[in-house]
Amino acid sequence: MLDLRQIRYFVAVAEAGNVGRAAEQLHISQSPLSRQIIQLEEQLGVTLFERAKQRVHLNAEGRAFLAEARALLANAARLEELGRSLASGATGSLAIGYVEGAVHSGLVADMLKDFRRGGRISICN
Amino acid sequence: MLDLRQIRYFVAVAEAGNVGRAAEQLHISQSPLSRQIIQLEEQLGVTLFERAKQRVHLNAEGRAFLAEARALLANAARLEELGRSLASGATGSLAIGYVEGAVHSGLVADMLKDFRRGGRISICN
DNA sequence: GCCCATTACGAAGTACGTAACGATA
DNA sequence: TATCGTTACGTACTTCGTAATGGGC
Repeated sequence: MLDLRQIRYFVAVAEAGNVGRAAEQLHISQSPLSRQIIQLEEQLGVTLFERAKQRVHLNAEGRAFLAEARALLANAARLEELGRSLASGATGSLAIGYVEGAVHSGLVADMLKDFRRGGRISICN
Repeated sequence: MLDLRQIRYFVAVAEAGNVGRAAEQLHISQSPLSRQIIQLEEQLGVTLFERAKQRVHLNAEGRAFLAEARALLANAARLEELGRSLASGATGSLAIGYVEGAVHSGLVADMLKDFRRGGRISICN
C-alpha cells in the first residue's frame, strides 16, 4: 500500500530539485528524506530521479508520476478537510468549489435550486 | 497528514458493518483495527460510527466520508499502478479508462486524434 | 574546503498481537 | 454462555536525527 508521506516527500524533492532544500521545507533532515525517496522507488520498482554528479533530477518516469502524485495529495487534502468540516457542521456543511465559467453557465445556480428542493449535490471533480 | 492505511481500514469496517469481519478481510486482529478507527475519528474530530449495543454503524458523517474515502483509495491505487507500469514500459505506457457514453460521443476518438498529432492527453476524473 | 546525496547507527515513536474486560443477547 | 467492541500491555518494526562516508566543484 502506498504511503502518503512518501508521496509528499517525493513531490517536495521533485519541486525543489534538491534533497536538502526539500528537507528544510518539510522540517526534517536530509537523511530520512533521501531514504524515503529511495524506498518509494524500490517499492514501485521505478527510478524516478536521475542521479548524476551528486545531484537529483526528475527523469521521464518521475515527471509522469509527479502529475498524478500532486492530484493524489490534493484529493487527500480535500478528504481531510471534509472530515474536519463534518465535525463543525450540525449534520454536515455545504462547501462549494467552482470552476471558472461554472457560475456564469448557471450550473451552480441549478444545482443549488435542486438542492433546496431536497435534491442531493453530487461531488464533481 | 492523513494515513492511507487508516482510510482503508475505515472503508473495510464501513462496508462490513462489523469490526470483526473487517479485521478478517484485512488479515489483522480486531484490536488494532478498532484502535485505528478511533484514532482516525480523533484526528479528524469527527464521529464516523454510531456505537450502540456493541455494534458499529455508519452515521450521516460517516456516509459522507465514505464516498470520498473510496475515491481517494481508487486514486491511490491508480497512482501505484502507474508507478509499476512505468517500470515495465520503455518511457511510459498509454492506459485508457473510459466512462459509458464517452466512446460514442466521440470524445475518446478526438482525444486520440489529438494525441497522434503530438498533443497531450489530460487526466480526466 | 564546501556542498550535496547516501549510508551507519542508536533512540523514539507507532502498530501489531495476545489477553483481559464490559456489555449484549 | 457466546459474540462483539474496547482497553491493557509487551514486543517488533519503522522512522527519525546525528554523525560519518563518498563524490564533485
